[in-house]
Parts: sequence; structure tokens; C-alpha cells
Amino acid sequence: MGIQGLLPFLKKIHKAVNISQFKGCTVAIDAYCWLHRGAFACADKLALGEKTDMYVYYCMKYVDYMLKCGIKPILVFDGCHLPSKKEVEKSRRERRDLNRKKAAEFLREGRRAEARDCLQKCIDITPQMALELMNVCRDRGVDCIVAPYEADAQLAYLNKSGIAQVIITEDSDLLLFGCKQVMFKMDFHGNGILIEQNDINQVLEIQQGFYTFDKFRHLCILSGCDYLASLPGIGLATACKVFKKTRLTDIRILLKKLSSYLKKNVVVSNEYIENFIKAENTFLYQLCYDPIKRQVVPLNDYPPEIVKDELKYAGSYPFI
DNA sequence: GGCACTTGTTACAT
DNA sequence: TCTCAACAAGTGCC
Repeated sequence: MGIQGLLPFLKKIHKAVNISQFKGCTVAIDAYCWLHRGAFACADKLALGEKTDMYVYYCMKYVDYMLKCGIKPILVFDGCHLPSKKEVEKSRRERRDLNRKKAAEFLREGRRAEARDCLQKCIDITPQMALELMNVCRDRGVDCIVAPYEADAQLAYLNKSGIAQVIITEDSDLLLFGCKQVMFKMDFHGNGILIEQNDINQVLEIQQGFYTFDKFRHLCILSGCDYLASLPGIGLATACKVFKKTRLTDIRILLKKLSSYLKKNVVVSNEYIENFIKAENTFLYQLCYDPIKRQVVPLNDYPPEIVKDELKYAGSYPFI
């Protein structure tokens, strides 16, 4: 998930922080991360359909800690699946089904430890489980937002618009969506690591005056992301080299010249280039909910030259 | 040696 | 019928 290896790649700019440093701030949280960890503890009960709300109280432990620190938490949940992710969803479901069948097999043979192992691999967070957490939060006066599409874009919107000063997640994609401050790996003591957008070029080392955030987004997409698989043999380090060499800003032209930058033959089809643009549009214009205006808006304003057709598959064009 | 990619382990809690 | 895994170590390529 996210960008393969992005967090270790940015190690140089990791800052050890404690959430209590953000006293007085509003912090938006990728609720799925906590739900998933909480569900892990009761994977067997969930898989066997036994009643449990352990995952809700796991999440509330974090919420209560933040309230105690004088922080205002906002929990953000995923909404609709992106049309472009249909195939991914299908393969995940198939993998879960397979593990569920294997678990049943192990149980019949009395091999309980192996069965539990498989049950943990087929954890899925249902909308029902998310709803239970939302209900407990709302009873406690804690705000929750369900994103029109992915929570990632919604979290970025809250951060960019100044509603939330910090984002808590485990997904490196949040940096690509344009968050200013993202905290990863937060534990029960509130300890975690902070990555700030302003520090990114300390790692990329693109020549002063030529670095833009667009280049960071481009090199991440090129290295492979959720919306577009990488070209064979290209990861973060190789993608970064390309953007250090060139001053081209037109990504279509840059991609066509990829072979000359890499000094090896890479096939860049027109289809790949079009899919690259669609992937980027998903990072730029995915639909979000503005809780102040009370309406659905794109993460960033549409530029005048945008081609509506390119947005259709990206959950970024309204009224489709 | 640096890099991309594969594989095995851990996560949770009692 | 129901929402996303991440990391370290090891391998093999250029």
C-alpha cells in the first residue's frame, strides 16, 4: 500500500515527537489504521461471528489519550471505493476468502494455531464496525467525517485548509496528497515520527530553485503507487535520479525521454503516459467534504485546461 | 555496491 | 453481504 519504501527513503527527515507537543491543535486521524490494529486482537472472534467490541475500545484508548493532552481529534473514515480500484478490491476479497477456507480446514484438523494465523490474514473492517466506532465517538462529542471517497484525500483536505494542523496515519500516500505535517507510528504513549512537507527536498536534493512539490509527486507515481504500477526495475531511488537530472516540467515530455535519462531501454507506452496523468489527477482532484462550507469539493481547484474525461475514473469529477 | 524485488515475521491481547 | 498491512532480511540483477 502507498508508496513502496517511501518512509525509509525519507528517514533523514524523520523527527521523533510526542503527540502532547500538539496541545491546543486539531489532529485528523486515519481511523482505519486504528480499527485494523484493534481488530487484530480479536481476529478469531470476528471471523467466527462472535460479538465483540474490543476494537472500538482499542481506538477509544487513543482518542481518550488525545483528549487528555488537550488535543481536538477528528476521526476520518473511507467512503465509496474509487472506480479505478475495482480490480484491487476484487483480489483482496479473493485473498481473504482463501484464508478463510484454509482456516476452516485447519480447524477441522484441530490445528488451532495455524487456523488463528489464517483468521488474522482475513480480517476485514466492515462499515458496521466503523459505524460502531463513530457512534461511541459522537456520544463522547468527538467529530467524525466519512469521506466521499478515500480517507487519504479527505485528511489532506483538512490539513491543507487549516482545519487540522497534523494528520495521524500509517499510509505514506498522505504526503503525496499534499499534507504539511504527518505523524506515523504513534503508540499508546503518544510517541511517533513526524514528517514535514517542507523538509522533503533535503532528501531528494534537487537543485535549489528547481524543486517543486509537483516533482516529488511525479517521482513517487513513477516509482509505483496504488493507482499505477511501476515500470519494471524502477523504484524510488531510480525515479529520484531522473528528477535530479532534468529541468523539464512537462511530465509527458519527460516520460517520453525516460530511456535517455536512465541510460537503458525502458518502454513507455502512450497508455502508460495517459494512466500516469489519471493517477496524478486522483492525487490532485479527488473529491472531499468541506465541513465549513458543507459541500463536496475537489482536493485542489481544477485548473482551466483540465480534461473532464481524465477525471472520470479517478473519483475526482462530480456528478458521474 | 546500489538497487529492485521476494519472502518470512510481526502485529493484538490474555 | 460487509474497507487498505508493514518491515526486515535475503536474493539476484545491473
